[in-house]
Order: sequence, then C-alpha cells, then structure tokens
Amino acid sequence: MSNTQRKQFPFSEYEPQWQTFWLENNAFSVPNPGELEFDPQRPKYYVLDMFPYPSGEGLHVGHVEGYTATDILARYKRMCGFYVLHPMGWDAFGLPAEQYALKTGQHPAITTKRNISRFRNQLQSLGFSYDWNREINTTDPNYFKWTQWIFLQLYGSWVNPASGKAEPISTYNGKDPDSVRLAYVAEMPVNWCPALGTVLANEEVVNGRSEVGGFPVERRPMRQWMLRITAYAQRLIEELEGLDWPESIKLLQRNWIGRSEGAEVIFRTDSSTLNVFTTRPDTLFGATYLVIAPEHPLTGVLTTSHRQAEVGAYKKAISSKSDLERTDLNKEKTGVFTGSFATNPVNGEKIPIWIADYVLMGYGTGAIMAVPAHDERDFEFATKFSLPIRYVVAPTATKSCEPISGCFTGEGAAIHSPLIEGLPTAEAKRQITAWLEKEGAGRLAIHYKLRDWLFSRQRYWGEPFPIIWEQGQHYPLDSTSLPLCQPEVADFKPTDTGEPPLARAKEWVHYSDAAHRETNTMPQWAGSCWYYLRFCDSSNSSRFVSQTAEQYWMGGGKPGGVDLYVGGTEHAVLHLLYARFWHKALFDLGQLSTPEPFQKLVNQGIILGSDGQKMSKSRGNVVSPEHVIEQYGADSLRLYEMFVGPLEQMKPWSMKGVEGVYRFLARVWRLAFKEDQEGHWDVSSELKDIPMTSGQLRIVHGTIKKVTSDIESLSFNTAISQMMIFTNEFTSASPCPIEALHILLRLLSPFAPHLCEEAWSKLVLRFPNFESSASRQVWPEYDESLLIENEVELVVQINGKVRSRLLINRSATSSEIESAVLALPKVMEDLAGKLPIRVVVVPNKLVNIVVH
RNA sequence: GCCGGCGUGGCGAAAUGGCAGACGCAAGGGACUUAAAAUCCCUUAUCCGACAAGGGUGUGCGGGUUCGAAUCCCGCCGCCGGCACCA
Repeated sequence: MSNTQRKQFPFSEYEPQWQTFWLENNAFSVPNPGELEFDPQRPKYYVLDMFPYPSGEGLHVGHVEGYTATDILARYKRMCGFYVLHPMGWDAFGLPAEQYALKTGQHPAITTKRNISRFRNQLQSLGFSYDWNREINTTDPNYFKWTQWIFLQLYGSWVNPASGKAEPISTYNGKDPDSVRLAYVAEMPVNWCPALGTVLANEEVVNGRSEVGGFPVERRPMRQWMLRITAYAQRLIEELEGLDWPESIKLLQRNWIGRSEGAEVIFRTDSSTLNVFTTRPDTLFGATYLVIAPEHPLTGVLTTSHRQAEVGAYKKAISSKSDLERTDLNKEKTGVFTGSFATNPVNGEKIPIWIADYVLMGYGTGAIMAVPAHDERDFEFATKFSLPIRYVVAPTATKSCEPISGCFTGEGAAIHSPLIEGLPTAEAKRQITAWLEKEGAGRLAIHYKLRDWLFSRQRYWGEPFPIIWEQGQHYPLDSTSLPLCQPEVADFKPTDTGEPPLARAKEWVHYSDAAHRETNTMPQWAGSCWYYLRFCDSSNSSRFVSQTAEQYWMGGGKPGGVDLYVGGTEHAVLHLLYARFWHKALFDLGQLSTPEPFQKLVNQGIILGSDGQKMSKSRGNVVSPEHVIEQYGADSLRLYEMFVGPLEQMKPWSMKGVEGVYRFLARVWRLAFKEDQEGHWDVSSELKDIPMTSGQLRIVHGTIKKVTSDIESLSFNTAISQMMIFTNEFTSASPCPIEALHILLRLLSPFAPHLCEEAWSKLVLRFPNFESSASRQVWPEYDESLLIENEVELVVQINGKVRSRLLINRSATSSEIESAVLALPKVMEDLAGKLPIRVVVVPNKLVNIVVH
C-alpha cells in the first residue's frame, strides 16, 4: 500500500485529536488516598511497564508490544471500576548520554531532555493511557534526592543475624560497624573496563567483555562501594515462592543466587589451618589433595622455600590473564604444588596442597578438597598431574567389590569410608557433618554464588554518593542536605590519574578543609530499583512515598505490590533482583508494607524483523512505529502487535499482518458509518434500535465472555479473533441492532481506543445511550443463559473416529443419547450388526462407540 | 556440559484429555467497476475417489498410557534462551 493510498477510515484526523483530548483533560490521572475526589471503597490495580531508557533511537516496536499489553489491562480495569495506577517515566541516567557528551561536549542533561521529549511524544501518539501527572525522571534532582536517601538508609543499617532482617546500625554492638553495613567500602578486585573508563558489576560483564559496547574487561583491585545483597540471598530465593512469575524467571534467579549446602572442613597444616568448602562431605575419604586459589591469602605461608620460584611464576602468569582466558572451559587445567601437606581430619592422612586457577577465590572459602574419583574437574586435574584417585562412592547398583574407573559424580553408597561405610549419600553427608562438628573439624555450611553488588561507577552521569571522606574514614551527609547534585565540569572524562570525572570539580570535592566528597557515582540500576514506589506519590517532597499512598497502591494482601509488571527477559537477574533487594531492606526498616515489589511478572517476547532475524540497523529490517502509525494508524499498530501471537512468544513482523487488522478496524468503522458521495462518513442507516436475534445474542454474549477472560489471561490474540468473528457476523446484518455496536465498541476500546472514542462520540448524535466517552464506559457483562442452546450437536465416533453427528436436546440423558446414536443409519451401517463393547458419552460434546 | 522453553497447513497461529487447523495472512475463483484499487461472497492440510458420496493419512521422530492424545508418560532429534571450572 502506497502513501498516497486513500485511507479506509479517517484515523489520521481523529487519532491526534483524541490524544490531545485525553492529555488536556487529564483523562487517566488517578487520585491518591486523602485527595478530595478519592473514594476509599474502590479497589486498585497497579499495572506497570519497565520504564525505558530514553535513547536517541526513539521508540521501538518492541516497546510498543509490552506497553500496549499493559494499556489494554489498564483501560479494561478502569472500565471494571478500579482505580488504575498506570504511570510512565524515564530511566535516564546511563552511558549513552555520557558517551555522547564525551564526543560532543554537550551536557548529558541536554541530550537526555531532548530524548525524553521525543519518547514522550511517541508514546502519546500511541494513545497509551498513562497518568502523565505522575511522570518521573531518574535524573531529576527531586527524584534522585530520594535515591540518595535510600542509599543512606542502606548505609545506616545492617542485617542482624538474630532477626534475619535489616535494622538500624545503632542496634549493632560490635567494634566495627563499617564491616556490617548494607552499603560498605571494600578494596577488591573489580571488573575494570579501560575502554569505558569504569568498573562494572559482574552482571554487566558478559564473557569477559562489557555488556555495553563489548570492550575487554580486566580484574584490578580498587576501592569500591558495595551493597550487601548477599545478606538477602536466602530470602531472595525463598520469597520467590509467593510471586506469580514465570517459573523460568524464578529459576533463573535461583540459579543466579546459586545456593549450595555442604560442609566446611578444617584441614591442619604445619603452620596453619585451611578451611575448605564441599557439597560432598561424604567423599572426604576420597580426598587425595587440596587446591587453593592463586589469590588465596595463605599461598605465601604454604609455599615451601624450594617451591617458591615455581609458585611465584604461576601466580604471575595467572594475574596477567584476563577473565576470559581464565574461565575458558576448553583450556587444560593448570596448577603447581606448594610443597606443603595438610592432614585430612577423618583419617589423619597427609595430602598435598596445590595451587590452581580452577579454584576461584570468590566462591566458598577459595580452597577445596579434591576428590578426583567423584568430581569431573578434580579428575581431569589429577589425571594430568598423576595424583591418586580413590573411589569412595559406589553407584548403588554396583557391588562394592567391582572395580570402578573414570569419574562417578552421582549419588550412591559410601565405600572405603570407615565412619559412614555403606550409607547412602544423603545419610553419609549428614553423619560425616555431624562427626566433623563433634570433633571441631568442620560444620554445616551454605554458600551462594551471588556476590555483593558493586555499586560505584567512575562516571559523571549518575547519582553522586551523599558521602564525605575525612582522614580515610567515610561519613554520611545529613539527609536534609539532599539532593546532592553533580557539579558542572568542563570535561566528562575520568582524570589522568584515573579518578572519576567528578574529581575535576575541585570546589565541589572540597567539602571542608578536613573533608572531601566521594567522587564515584551510582550505577544506572539505582534509579530503577525503586521507581515503582515513587509512582505511587511522585511529587511528594517530604518523603520518598507517603505511607498512605504506598499502602493503598502497593497493598492488596499479596506479597508483591505491583499487580502486573511487564517487560523484557533481559532484566531477569539484574533489575529484578536489585529491586527486590532494596524493597526488602526498606520493608525491614519499616518504610514499606509489603515484602516484594512485583506480584505478577510477564515477559513480552521479542519482535523479530520480517526476515525472522533480530531487528537491527545493520540488517536493515527495523520497523519504525512512526512509519506504521502514519500509514495504518496507532490503533492498527497496537492491534497488530497483540494479534500476531501470544504476548510472551517471539514473533516475526509482517506488514501484511498489519494490513489484516487494519481491514478489521475498517470493517468495524463501516458497521457504524457509511461514506457518502462527497467522502463524508455518516452514521449508517442500517443501525436500528431493534432487539437482537437469539443467534446474535449468543455471539454477542459469547464474545463478551471470551474477551473478558482472554484479557484477564493476557491472551489478546484470541480476544481479537473473537471480536473479528463478532464483526464478520454483523457486517451482513441488515438492519443492524445498535445494541451490538454499543457492546462491541466497549469491548474493543482497550485495544483500539481512538476508533472507539471517535465512533462513540459520533453515534451519540443518533443514539442517546452513547453518552460520555467510550473510555469512561462500564465493561459489558454477559448473560450465561443466552449462551446455551437447546439443541446441541454431538459428534458420534466409532473407535475414536468421527462417523456421524447427532442433533439432540441438551437435557437428554445418557441412555437416551445412547439409543438415539445407535439408531442412526450411518452407525447401524458401520456396526454391521456388531454389538458395542462400550459406549462413552461425554455430555453435550461427543459419543464414542467401542467395538471390536 | 548443565538448566529451561519451543516444535501444528504455503505463513502468523487456535485447540492443554473429546470434531486438529478457529481467526488472520497468502493463493485461487466470483460479484461490483469502462478499468483498476477498495469492498463483498465462495474455495483453500494432504492423498485415493470425479472438486460427488465415501474413505485413508496427518500436530518433529520412535514407543507407551487411555474408549479417545497436538495435549499425559518414557526415549530420541532439531531450534531458541540462560548459566558456564561456583567445589
């Protein structure tokens, strides 16, 4: 279809008009508790999109998909009488604006403002029913004031092991409060990216390269702000339970947190003790050597003098390797012998201690006992270095006298293990752990893969830390001094000495003669960790969210507050884990009323290009929403993205498919209007205030039922199919009962709001019950009794194959049905005198006759 | 390697234990038109048969459970996503 093609209905005229109307009338703004027009009796529904980073690229068809889904829910719930919180905002701190600033010298705030304005216009051109009064922007000082305030809450609290909850740091009685704060400073090896000039979180590093830009990342020790998310590891796993999230996402989070239960075992050496972590304490008798990580603090002590040269060379070689090289699974195992031995507590045996980079300092205790017979990695290492392999677990099917070879990692029965001989693995673990505890040689231990969250960045365009330094000690700023804004700088690059760009603002850094400001900034995730809370009360200047607003919008008797949260899978472990962590900490501190942020989570699938490939500029298969709106209208774009397939599924784009839904909308339009000679659309003369036939009633009420349940289950594609069936039915109705259209326009209005508003506002000229506007109508209800037909058609099967059909009254009993079916000529013919062995009757559906 | 998801016409899909292919696209035929576009109507999984009547086959492959399986179970194959020396 060319641009000059005459439009089948005047969407390009009315769509912008309705968008302006909604905007100017604040049509979708919703009151908060305590406000004048607020009715406390009404239920709430909080439906949220993952807010976008306002990139220079503008809106993408992928955004439109998720945003349309939530908009349908929002409009539907409003019509059902809910107060609907459906807000939008901008996750506007971040690298691209800063990179652009580096190149052009333009302040990121200017770029950000321009991009936001473009994004907002694009969203408005799709008719999304956001409450724009609640719009937020993470880079706005009135917003990040509270991001900084939350940081101070984390800084000022710790997780008390006794309660398992965050408490004010004042309840901590130990000597060094700084060692337990939820926000703390640590000198640690970090992911330093030279190209980006910053450190990155583990989650931002993919295969040894930066997620943004794909630049190499190296390990380097630096002083950094950390958030103690590991204190919440257990709760972050357990409390997934009560959430309506896809199982796959829950699993992704569980795997990321990576809980493993086992034992720490103490091995004595001549000079010290070595603590190792194992999930298989039942294999202790099979430990033939120990391995410690190259970064382990005891490497020096344990290396004997004549091994020093070799160990030193090995450690040096390792430290120069990138993470990518170190974690390459295909590479051969490497390691060196320290010269020392350790004593196995269960049998007093002396076993050699090795250093190898297949043991990671960051997990467990950075030391392992190697049981090559029952661990693949140890097996590989032992084979290469000719270390002994001792079998201590027999697969239960095998008799213990049979020889075992290779590596057996499964569970079985303990053998050659005096304390636990013959016990099944689970029991063996329990008994040996109990024995170790009794002997003071070990204890039950749980470790997590999850690491603390590296929270500082050497960037300009982020929230400054409300922290000052005095004589090497950090102190919080008073919350009354917030927001702490970034200073103006002439250059957004890090300084030559590697300090963050904020260090360039000497006056700003100078807090007093004795103290200076922290010059790191927070990562982009900070602002998105709590934005859903700010939406509840976005203009509050005295609190991050008022308690009444938070209790109303986040309440509802479930663990999570947001009723529906829609966004991409790419945030499965980053944003969603961070936000849960902040939420729990604030909940513990009494600032929030629910333990979880998001009750129901749905991931929309990716929209591929029409070639089935991921959309990208380089492939030239990118579809621009603006272009589609221009040709087919916003309603068509919305409807197409919902019709093309299930929300959560990956689906290719098809312009022909857009034309299909466009034609459907045109048919709906022509139900209401007919075009005259001059090209004006007049209300159709077919429309009459007449009752519907019983057949029409059945379709209308069947459609109400299906569309309602399909919206509730987010099955928008089948809801649209049903409305197409409805429309096809009435296209040929002459005259056409106006009641049918009155219902259809309400059912369709969440999907195609512009068309429905326009039609509604024109139809009122002839039919007075089209008063007010379509989006202010009450959702139609269906009458179940109208769906039931007296006569039902039964499928008649013989041995599971359809052989005939039977029309029969739905009140017929099973035996009546059976005799009626057996009397059918076709059935008698097919049976040819044979007697049925069995007749299965499924009421109102089918009869199956079983014969030999 | 481990974990998860998916596999149905020419295409997007529907049906989650009861008529496989709703709805849409594409294709073909017809009506309207001087003509075209748009619109409206019909056909459209596949094979045998005559485009009939009637019948066979068919939801990645091979088995199983069941009166009955796209749907449940077991074993494979393929594609997609996540994790990746986590002891």
